[in-house]
Amino acid sequence: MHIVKKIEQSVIQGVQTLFGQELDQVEFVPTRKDFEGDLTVVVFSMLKILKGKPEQIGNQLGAHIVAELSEVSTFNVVKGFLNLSFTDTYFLEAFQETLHQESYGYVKETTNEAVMVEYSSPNTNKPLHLGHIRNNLLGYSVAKIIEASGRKVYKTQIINDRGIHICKSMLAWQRFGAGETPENTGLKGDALVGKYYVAFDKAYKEEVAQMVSAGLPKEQAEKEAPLLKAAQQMLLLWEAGDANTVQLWKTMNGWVYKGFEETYKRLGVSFDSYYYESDTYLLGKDVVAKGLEQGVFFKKEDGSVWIDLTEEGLDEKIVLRSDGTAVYMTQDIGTAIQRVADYPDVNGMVYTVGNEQDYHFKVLFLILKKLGFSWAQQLFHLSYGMVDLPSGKMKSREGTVVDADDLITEMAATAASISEDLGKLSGYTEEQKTALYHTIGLGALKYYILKVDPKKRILFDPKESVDFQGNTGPFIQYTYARIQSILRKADFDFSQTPNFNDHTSFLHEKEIALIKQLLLFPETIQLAATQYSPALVANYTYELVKAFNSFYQNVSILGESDSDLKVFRVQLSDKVALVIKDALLLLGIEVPERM
RNA sequence: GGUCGCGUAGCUCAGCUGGAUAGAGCAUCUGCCUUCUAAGCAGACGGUCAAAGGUUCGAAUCCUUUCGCGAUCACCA
Repeated sequence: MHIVKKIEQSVIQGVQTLFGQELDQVEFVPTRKDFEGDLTVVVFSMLKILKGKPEQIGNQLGAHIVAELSEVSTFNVVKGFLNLSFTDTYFLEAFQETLHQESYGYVKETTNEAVMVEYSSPNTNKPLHLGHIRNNLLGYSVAKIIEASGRKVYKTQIINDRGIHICKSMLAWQRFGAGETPENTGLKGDALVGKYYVAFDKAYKEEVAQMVSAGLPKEQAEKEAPLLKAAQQMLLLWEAGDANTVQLWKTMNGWVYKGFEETYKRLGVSFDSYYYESDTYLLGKDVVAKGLEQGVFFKKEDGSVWIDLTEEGLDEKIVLRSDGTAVYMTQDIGTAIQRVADYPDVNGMVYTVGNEQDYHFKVLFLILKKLGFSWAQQLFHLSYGMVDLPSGKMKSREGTVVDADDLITEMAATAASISEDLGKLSGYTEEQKTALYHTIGLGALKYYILKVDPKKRILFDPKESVDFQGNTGPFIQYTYARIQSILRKADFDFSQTPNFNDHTSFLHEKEIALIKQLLLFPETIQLAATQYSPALVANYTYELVKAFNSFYQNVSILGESDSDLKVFRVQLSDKVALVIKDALLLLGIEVPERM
């Protein structure tokens, strides 16, 4: 039985025998740093049931617990706080037990229920940018965290491969660059298509400017510019299935997908399935029809279909246009249902989408619940804040974006220059160096983005490129690499168990502190899974790494002659390394063996 | 204007279901490399937790109001 559970029972029993009262819950709190103890029982909250001074009650309960449980060595009471100290023997034994667990915070038993995590979901008219990076990193990490909590995960995305924006790129390519391909220009496919999206916008603005100077009102010019008309015409052709248009659309989207795959690969993210809007944009209409019969939706005079959410504090929302075509909401309803049909074990979905769509998902989830789907109870919008630049908002049409590929390259370059200054990589081949720079640079980027609460917006300054000191990815990677170095140099039998006769005289206080950290860590992953929060994993990992570094600096690991102590310290280091590795993998960060 | 989110050190951020005296990193200063990787360690400096009320034995955390920033309120996606 877990020690906390044991103490809880002991407290309840103590209250029973000492005061003759029934206590149904015990409140625990970690012991404050400057006080002696490992776990604190809050006596204040018992005062509702018990009468008396909190100090006195605490003292009586403390004595009861120490007498009953051998794991608890001493206690002290400060005001209404009962601080309990555990014996070193307990910690050492608990640590030895965890040594043989394969993976730390991971839950072994898996349920039959799977979770679908949607992330990335780009448009196909331009390359991925910094905002997508946050999305991808969050989605991928949350998928890993949910997996670690024992559930099966399907990673997926919905690619917005149709619409006026793609037509704009297609049109501009026909007009200004027909014949250009990724092969003959050497450009990545997504970059090439993006180039023409920008070209379209530029030409369109020129047209509008000309029309305005010819005397047209700006608003009218914006609507009637020939280029825009041509793009709209193209969309109509696409929808009608025009062979040439569809062919061009397929070709250009193909270039983009190839480019995206490259970026995903560099980012280290992956997907189990892909959904395309060109397949799903007609979905959901039959569901709306059924919902209409059930009375979930209602029809207005013009034929459009709505849902009334005023009772839920929201307003009315359209689900089908008056001409009978689907809107975004219709499509999302259909796609969700389609996914459960494709993957029947799915019970729950996570949508990684920016917080500008908070309202949309609130409505979507409500609709799905009202339609009566059982899995609609397990929907979560992983909402995240914008990534802003010091210069302001990113706008892809105006070219004020931080391109994902460029950023990854820059991060690796920064890692390279810092590493070269430090001069630690002498025996490395160029290939090994390049791979390592990528690992470190990306580690910095990923950690920097994931350690902040998803809800908050991030101000990203590319000039002051990401730090490598303190609470950063490279610092954590570095600590891991250092431990590997220790393990390479330590030659001893890993299976032996150190035998301490008098533990306390052997152990450094930092070692015990570290063991305590390790024993606390696994629950963090559980917590992170329930809250969909990589930030939680990141910040706890940093605390552990900091604790290890402090220990490492103050304790000689290999120099001591006493073999028990040496074995113990190397085991401790090894365990720390495993936890760091697990945590970094949950964040999608690579773990270098040396650096 | 309605709704939602955010506001913690000069900067970037932690702070788990309310707990004791508010936590890191960067920056600025002090010490540590002939001993396992100094991308490190030890320390100093730095706070009216946006403001005011309220609930409670106890509030950065919960409630109300105000201020500031952002998002959203389309037969767009």
